[in-house]
Amino acid sequence: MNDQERRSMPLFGIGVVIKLTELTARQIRYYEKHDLVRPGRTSGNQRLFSFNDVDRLLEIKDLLDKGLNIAGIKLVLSEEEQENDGTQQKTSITRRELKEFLKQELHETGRFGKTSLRQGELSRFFIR
Amino acid sequence: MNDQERRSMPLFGIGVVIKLTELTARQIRYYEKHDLVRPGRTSGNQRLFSFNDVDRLLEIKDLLDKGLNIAGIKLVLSEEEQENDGTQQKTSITRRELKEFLKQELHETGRFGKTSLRQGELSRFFIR
DNA sequence: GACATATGTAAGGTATTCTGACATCTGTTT
DNA sequence: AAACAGATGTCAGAATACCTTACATATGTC
Repeated sequence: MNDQERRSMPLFGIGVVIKLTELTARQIRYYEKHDLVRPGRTSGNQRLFSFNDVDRLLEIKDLLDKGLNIAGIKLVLSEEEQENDGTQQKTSITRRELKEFLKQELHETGRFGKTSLRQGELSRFFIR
Repeated sequence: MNDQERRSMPLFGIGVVIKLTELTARQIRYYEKHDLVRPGRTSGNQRLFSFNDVDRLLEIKDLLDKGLNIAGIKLVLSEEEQENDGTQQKTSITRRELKEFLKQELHETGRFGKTSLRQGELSRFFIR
């Protein structure tokens, strides 16, 4: 079992995740519906979140605070996934287009650009 | 939050712990009753296990395989806690007394002495 | 055989989570 | 202003998970 597998092991119930992230169950499920996170499930259909999932939720929360909407967050997250691939291929949307989009979508403009936290909030906390 | 705090955060439901340790719910609760683990609880009284708890359960499982009974395991675990204290004081039971006891208590004698795994099974896996 | 230890299993109850629907709030568009 | 879309709150009913207690069983000990 490698690092990536560890990080994506379904371990946490939604109750714990709510406490860890300070998001509501409603929010978490909403983000899942919009495909921002993909928690696993127990055999009885209860959600089980991995470190990666919690990290994502924390990042989502941060981007929300920065004023992004779901569409913008989805783009940012997918961008990051591309980056993490290592495959330095042309992404489906260019960085310029993304910035353009974000600028347009931002409710509060101006205080963007200083992305203080990136990925790994929780797992970096535990898995070092 | 330091390492020890991380390791003792109540995070896992019993369902996950059952899968991680391959112990039954009955066993886990029995060990708790005999004070070998002390999981936290949700506000609604559901058990929540920490990395430390899971580590302990894995060690308990290992000691069981080695033929120890609950009493013996309790002694071993309390011995280890003493060691981990760092405080090099005379423990309530001496190492010699413990060995004596274990020798007596062991169902299967002979193949003891080579404690292959110590503490940290799970948390070492995650928290490195 | 009587007993203690360790675990299985079942029952009845509580807690947690699930989905779906409707309500609300806040910007955006017309 | 009214209508609209996005995001979240809230509620209801159902399903899943977990709790404790009690009784059953297997195995080794006296």
